[in-house]
Order: sequence, then structure tokens, then C-alpha cells
Amino acid sequence: MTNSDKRTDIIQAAMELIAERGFHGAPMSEIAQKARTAAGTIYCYFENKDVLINELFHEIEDKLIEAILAGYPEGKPIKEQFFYVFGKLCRYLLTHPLHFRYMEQYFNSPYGISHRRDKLLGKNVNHDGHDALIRIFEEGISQKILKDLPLIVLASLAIGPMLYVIRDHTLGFVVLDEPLIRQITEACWDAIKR
Amino acid sequence: MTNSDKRTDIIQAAMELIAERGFHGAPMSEIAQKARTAAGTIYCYFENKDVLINELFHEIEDKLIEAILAGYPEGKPIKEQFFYVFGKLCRYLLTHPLHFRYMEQYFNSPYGISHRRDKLLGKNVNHDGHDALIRIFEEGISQKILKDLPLIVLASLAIGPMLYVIRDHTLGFVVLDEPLIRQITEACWDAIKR
DNA sequence: CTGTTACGAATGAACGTTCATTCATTAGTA
DNA sequence: TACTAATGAATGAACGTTCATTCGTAACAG
Repeated sequence: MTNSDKRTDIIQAAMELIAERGFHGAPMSEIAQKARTAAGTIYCYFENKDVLINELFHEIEDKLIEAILAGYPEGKPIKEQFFYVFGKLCRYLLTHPLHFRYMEQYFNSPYGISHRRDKLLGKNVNHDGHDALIRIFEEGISQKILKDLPLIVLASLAIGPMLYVIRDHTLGFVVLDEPLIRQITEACWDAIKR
Repeated sequence: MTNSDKRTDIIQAAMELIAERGFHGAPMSEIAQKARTAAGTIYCYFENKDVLINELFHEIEDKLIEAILAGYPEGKPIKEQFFYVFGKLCRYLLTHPLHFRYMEQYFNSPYGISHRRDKLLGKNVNHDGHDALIRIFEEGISQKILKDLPLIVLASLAIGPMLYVIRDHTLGFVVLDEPLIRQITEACWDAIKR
């Protein structure tokens, strides 16, 4: 067993537990137990629980960005770009319910709020999935294809419903199949297009 | 000082503290302190913290339903009904940021999940704001005015964006004035209409 | 090859803190 | 006086974190 195995075990255990029960329902002792390690061992890899939580988030973010940027239809019409990003995002979250649940926990917590604040204030300058959507919106507005609304409002109109629907899917309240995803994508496009 | 005064004080204090800091950031001791009472006194009025939390939720729910049902344009066209409910809901949440924040905390917690599950499984039969929207959607679908999508999806399309935008407003990321609310309402209508 | 030493990852009992809840006591009222 | 409401110190469970110790392994010496 190499070093990174233990780290991976801890990440996996923490992700599952937190996604399932939230930050406060996932004590370090239980994370350790699930990772078949000792409580203290976690602190060999992560300074404290906060660091672990943020590390987990970045783990997911990286994979999400990778998924979105692979095969991105650069230069194609705005509508096509939007459908592409929306679909990729949706399908990624549906096939990684653990990641989705974790992200939900994260964004509905002080961790996520400050992350969002930093992002909106431009405190980081990486090209990621979020940027992709923002660029689509800016381009769409200047081409008079999209409604002239604040970017943050367009973002809420475009992906707010998707997140709610995916949550309902993971909770078993609705079944999201391909045709339905398509219809929802179109509905969101209707919301933001002129 | 009458009985209900103390109860009101406790409710107010708990609401403020929980809305601001979440359930885990609002210890009973601090709620008591803020309500100018002793920790033990809370237990004269509420069996335990869970009961207090659910009581708080129903407190808000009642006022919200009251606000929506007052002046409801019964019998008017679907679109008008939708604009009415949407506007009322939006304005209520904007003028009661404490209630909004509390509801957010509630719905993004196990309390809210089970509440939602009960509702969707029809475990309660009251006529409230939620029902109002559902009735609008059912009527709109049968009149071929709205897209033929599952009710739960229509609900996400209609109010998902609003909740996100209101959150961004309370966090100071965007300013929601009347014209902008109007535009967002129309965008959400575009999303659900055929 | 064998025996010894050094290293550091892993351990888990223990610590200090925080919290919800209890209950013996007190204050207030009729 | 008799009864209820209010109190807040006390309780014990749960948690994140620490640290003295263990133990497998790698490096080295003979």
C-alpha cells in the first residue's frame, strides 16, 4: 500500500459520509473508521477538518472542469455552446451523485459562501466551467441573443432549475432521462434567450 | 409580561441566530441569552431543539401562505395567477430576509428534506402557497398554456432561479429592484410557457 | 547475508471544549 | 400560603484535535 492509498481512502470515506449526512453528521472519528484508519492518521494528510473539506471540494471541481472542457465546441454558436455545457454539467452530476451531494453541502455552508464571494470579487483567475458559462453569457448578450440581465441573474436562470431537478432526482422524486433533460435544457434556454 | 411574550422573544431570538449562523451555530444557551431568558426556560415552551426548529418553520410558513392567499386573483388567467404568486413570494422573501435565510437553512437540512418528502407523498392536505402553484401548473398544462412537464420540474423552473437570485441579493451580489424582479418573472414564465 | 539503527507513518487513548438537556431551587403571583 | 414560571449550575455525551508510543521498513555496518 502506497502513501496515496491512505489519502485516497480518507477522501473517499469523507466524501461519502459528508455527502450523505452533512459536515456535522460526519465526525472525524467516523471518517477514520470508514477509511479503515485511525483518527490521528487523517491529520497526517490534512491539517484539520476545514482543510479536508476544502480539499474535497477542489478534488470535485477539478474533475468537473475537466469534463466540461473536454470536447468544448469552441467558436460554435452560442446556443450550441450553452447546450453543450448544460448537458455536460447535468450528465456529470447525474453520474456522480456523491459529487453532487457534496457540492450541495458545500455551497449551502459558510465554506461555499466565502468561495462564491471570492469568485465574484475576482479573487482567482482560473479558466474553469464557471468561466465558460460566464463567457457564453457575455458573448450572448453582446450578440443580442440573450436577455440583457446581470450575469449572475442569467446564471441563476440557467442552472438554478437544473440543480433543483437533479436534487429531486437523487432523492427519487423524479426520474431524469435523456428526453427530460433535453426538455429542461430547452426550457432554461427559453428563460435566458431574448 | 405574559406567557406569550417570553415565547415570542425566544422565537425571535432563535430565528435571528439560526438565520444568521445556521442550526449548529445557534446553541440553546446563546438563543436564551439573546431572548433575555435562561437556558432552561426555553424547555418550558419547546420540548427540545428539534421541536423549536420545526415550530419556527411553521411560524414562517403560515405568514407566507397568508401573504400569498390575500388578494389572490381567483379565476383570472393562468398567466396572471402565476405573476401574482411569483411576485408576492418574491416580495415577501425580500422584505423578510430573516425568514428567507431561515427557510434556506431549513430546506438544506434533514428537516427540510423529510418535510419535502412528506409533502410530495401527500402526507398533509392543507391548502397553502405550494398548492397554489401546483394548481396553477395543473391548470396551465391542461389548457396547453404550459409545457407538459412533471409538476416538480415546472416548480423548479419557476421558482428555482428566484430563490438563487434572492440569495444573491441578501448576500449583496446583486440588487433586486422592481424592474429586475419583473424581468426575472418574465424569464421564468418564458421557461415554463409553451 | 545478518544484525542493528533510524525513520516516520500510523495509532488510539486522552484532552479540552462545546452543546443540549435536566432539575433542584428561587422568584413571582393570586 | 400554594402554585406556577423561571432560573442557571450541573450533567454527560459528542466532537475535533493532540501526542506519546508502536511498528514495519529502509539504510547501513560488519
